[in-house]
Amino acid sequence: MTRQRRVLLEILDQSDAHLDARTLCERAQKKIDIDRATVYRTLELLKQKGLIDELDLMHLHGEMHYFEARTGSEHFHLACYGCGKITEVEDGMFERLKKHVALHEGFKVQTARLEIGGYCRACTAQHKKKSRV
Amino acid sequence: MTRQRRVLLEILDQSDAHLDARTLCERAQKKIDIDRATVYRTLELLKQKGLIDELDLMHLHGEMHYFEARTGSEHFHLACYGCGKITEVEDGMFERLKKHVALHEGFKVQTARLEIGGYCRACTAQHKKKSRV
DNA sequence: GCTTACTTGCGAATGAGTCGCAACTTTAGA
DNA sequence: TCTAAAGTTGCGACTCATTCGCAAGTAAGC
Ligand SMILES: [Mn+2]
Ligand SMILES: [Mn+2]
Ligand SMILES: [Zn+2]
Ligand SMILES: [Zn+2]
Repeated sequence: MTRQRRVLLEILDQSDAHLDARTLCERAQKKIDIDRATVYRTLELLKQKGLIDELDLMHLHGEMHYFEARTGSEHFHLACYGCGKITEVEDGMFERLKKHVALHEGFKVQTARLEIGGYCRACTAQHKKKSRV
Repeated sequence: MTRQRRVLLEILDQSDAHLDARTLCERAQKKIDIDRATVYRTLELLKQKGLIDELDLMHLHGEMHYFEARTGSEHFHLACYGCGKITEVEDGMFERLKKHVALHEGFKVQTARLEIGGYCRACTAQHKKKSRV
């Protein structure tokens, strides 16, 4: 556990948002000297160790992926095409589905990613209002 | 509906595998003159229309995404880190979860992607055998 | 035939992520 | 404490999927 790795994990642990590699790198560089390549290498490492999760989030803001520290509680993500908001949802049904798959398909689950793209409540309401004009 | 678009949709409809943009382009070029850029533009269009789905598949074989025609039956994907195999799973629980989220969160679902990475039955068995040595 | 909107191919550009390598750091043993 | 091997880092060059600008091509309406 080097200084670089500790700082990166710290930032991920403390951030409640979903950070892409570049943003993570920028934040880390405010604290220590660290290179882009090291960030990518470390992210790969932390992922392997099961300490963080990589998210696609429907590539809502470009080509990059996002990262978040793995906490005890499992959740999945809703991405709004309208306002770009990401909502985290914790639902027992997701857990059950994962266990079901593991059992039924004989699949050893390492990571499970449920990502839903669409329109949040606010954006749907706004859209309805507009189309009524 | 131009010739280019028809051919691309045809290939996607007929293929049972998950095609990345480059492969799709190569296959289309065997039938007609078509450019990379047109493929990307058309994929975006077909996605918007809800005719195809874009998959991440844990970026198992590189940086690209994969595409598949949307059929009646909803399914999700298991990606094996060992052998690279992609398994499609159809499970009522997935449908129910989607409906539940739509209702409970007031979210208008456009696309839902459940992707699970881990080890398939065969790879898990092989791994156990190896570690017994 | 002329106007307009849409679509395409081409080549150049973008930008996230990777690689090779030499320098640096840590570890573990003599 | 010294030393050599193993692991990690920064740097710069590179890759390669995807996007963009633009001029030419196509389809449709009048
Ligand atoms: Mn992705
Ligand atoms: Mn599929
Ligand atoms: Zn929204
Ligand atoms: Zn496998």
